Amino acid sequence: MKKKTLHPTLSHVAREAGVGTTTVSRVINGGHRVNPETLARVRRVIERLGYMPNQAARTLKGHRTKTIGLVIPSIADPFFSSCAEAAQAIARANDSLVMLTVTSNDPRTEMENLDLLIRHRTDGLLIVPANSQSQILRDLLERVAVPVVAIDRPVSDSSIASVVCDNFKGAITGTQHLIDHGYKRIVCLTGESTLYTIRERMRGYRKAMEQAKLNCIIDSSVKDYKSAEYAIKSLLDGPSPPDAIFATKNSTTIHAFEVLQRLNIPVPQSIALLGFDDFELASTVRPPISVIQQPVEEIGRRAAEILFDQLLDERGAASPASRHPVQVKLQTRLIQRASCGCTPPTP
Amino acid sequence: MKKKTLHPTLSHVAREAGVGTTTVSRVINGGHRVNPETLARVRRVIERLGYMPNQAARTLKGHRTKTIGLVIPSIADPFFSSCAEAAQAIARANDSLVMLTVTSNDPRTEMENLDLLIRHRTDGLLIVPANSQSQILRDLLERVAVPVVAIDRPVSDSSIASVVCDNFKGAITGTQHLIDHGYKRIVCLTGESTLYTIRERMRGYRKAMEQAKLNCIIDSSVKDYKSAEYAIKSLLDGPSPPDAIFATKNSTTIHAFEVLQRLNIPVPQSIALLGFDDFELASTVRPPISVIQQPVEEIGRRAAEILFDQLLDERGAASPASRHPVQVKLQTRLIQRASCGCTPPTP
DNA sequence: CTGTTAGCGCTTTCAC
DNA sequence: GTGAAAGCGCTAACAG
Repeated sequence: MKKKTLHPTLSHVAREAGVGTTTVSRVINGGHRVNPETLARVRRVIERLGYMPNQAARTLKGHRTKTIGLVIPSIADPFFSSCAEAAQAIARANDSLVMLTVTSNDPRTEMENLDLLIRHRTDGLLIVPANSQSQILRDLLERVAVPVVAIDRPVSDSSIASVVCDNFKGAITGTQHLIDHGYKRIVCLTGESTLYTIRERMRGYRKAMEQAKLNCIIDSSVKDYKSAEYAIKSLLDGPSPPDAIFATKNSTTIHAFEVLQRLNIPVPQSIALLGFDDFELASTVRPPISVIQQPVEEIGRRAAEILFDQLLDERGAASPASRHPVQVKLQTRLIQRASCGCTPPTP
Repeated sequence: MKKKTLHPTLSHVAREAGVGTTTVSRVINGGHRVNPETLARVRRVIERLGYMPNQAARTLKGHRTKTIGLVIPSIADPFFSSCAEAAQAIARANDSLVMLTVTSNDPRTEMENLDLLIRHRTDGLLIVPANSQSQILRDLLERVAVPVVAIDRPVSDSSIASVVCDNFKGAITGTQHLIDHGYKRIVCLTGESTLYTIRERMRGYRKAMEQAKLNCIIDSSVKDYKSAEYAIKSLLDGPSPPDAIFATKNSTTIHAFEVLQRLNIPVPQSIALLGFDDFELASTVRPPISVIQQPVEEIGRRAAEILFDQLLDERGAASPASRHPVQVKLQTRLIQRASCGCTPPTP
């Protein structure tokens, strides 16, 4: 019942087993070059005492902490939670723990988190930068003594490794698809236009529209249901109402859909809808919503893999400088459902 | 461009500043009892060198690691990711980092994770036990030298603090609501019936049905869309098809809904649906789905708060044993939407 | 107010 | 095959 207040230490074990600390150390590190009998005896004592090596002490001897830091905007967001899940899986496969921190996309919080993580001497850092352009962030990241991999958004003008989606091309594909359907007045609905991903998607939208010689209509006021409702109503009541919506992110797509549904505006008959980023019930709602899908899980996985690669050959490699900066760009996929006007086979 | 390979240490700072290590230590710990001039000078050196205290060394001196361990079944699951988000917020408010691990509800993985966390000497543990009854888990947790709080599922027959929902009462409320609507043949759809939460919900369902003198119909074969389809079709084609479905968890509710929709079975006209646990688009799909809602965010928050409370008065309190074990049970709420037969006002 | 000193628990030469 | 001893970076007496 009573909890042990103190953890037994390596020297406790050594004393109990009647051996030196060196031997115990060898035992807990694989038991090589130890007499089989001694080994068995020591192991028994370890078991009996419930001894567990103190990671802090190991770390202090100049070794790895066996932890990596993960800095993301939010965990509640399914996109980032999937990244996190993948990253932690890779970490565990590498016998490491993930230190989780969230920034809410606030640069100040982000710096605080990084500071804390660095104090804890994480072996590496996985980060979704709140602001791709931030000078201070870039400086900190380049000066840090550990490998860093940026996720979802690159760190501009730096050699920091990154794994991002081709948001630009994805947005072109989506917008083009709407254009191919014959829509002429395609509005781009968006919010938080300071984020790298959103800006890239808007850029893609513009590119596709210009190429088709259509007018860009951009409304970047959508933050929640209320603002989406206001935006869509205004657009619809305007002089030349849009015939299609390209939503630049998950939540915007959902809000737009809810508004249209509430207003009893038939989709895609009166207005079509296509969103960037897939979501759980996109194929379940009526009509099913067409989207540009990102390889969410792959983003987190690849990023973590790259990080551990760097960690691995930092240890052995004679050429730590020879590694080119890794800049992975993952492709998106157009998922044709019904909201854009397509009539996909019932899956 | 070149990364500093080594972190400067406290004694580097001391030498540079021409003071002793004690002084530097005092400075980084608040700067009390230090001559203002000395303090300023030391701070300047710290700044210049980019010095950051090594947490491992502090830990070794017997101090807190300023980390807590979080052990959850999955991060991709919105329920747990919300808990995690709340927990990490509380941790950050207490200047601590969260070590994230996921178990996939596998007891073996769970033990491995705990082992790793204990090696890292986290100050406390937040855990969603894969198996509430596990003897070994209980033993480990009671023997561990740090506070533990169980989330979502208690650890049976132990004094371990926990924050869970009143799943039993919630299920009674939900089932009773269906009964009040006049449904007679209410089927309970479920899967993974080994989990504490699911079992409690099934118990609640049974209780309500028995009280109303109705026959229990339980199908616990639902794991995915396929199995849901098979289960529902079988039920519907049976001798006395159900007129209502009580789904014991999020994903089961969704799968059931998808099946009914695919089969063009009108809800709630032909069959009503009510699920346990709310989800993002529950009010957006048609018909909107009635659910028993859990205070998800509160669960994570309360658990973390309790953990840090214990941490706090472990430090000061003369009566560490006087603390009663905390067993919080949070109440659920019935959210009446349309799928159960209600006609809620358009929100 | 400030410096000296002794470890915290572990790994790692270097002898035996 | 095994042990003694020297630290890793930091804090906390204990003297000045």
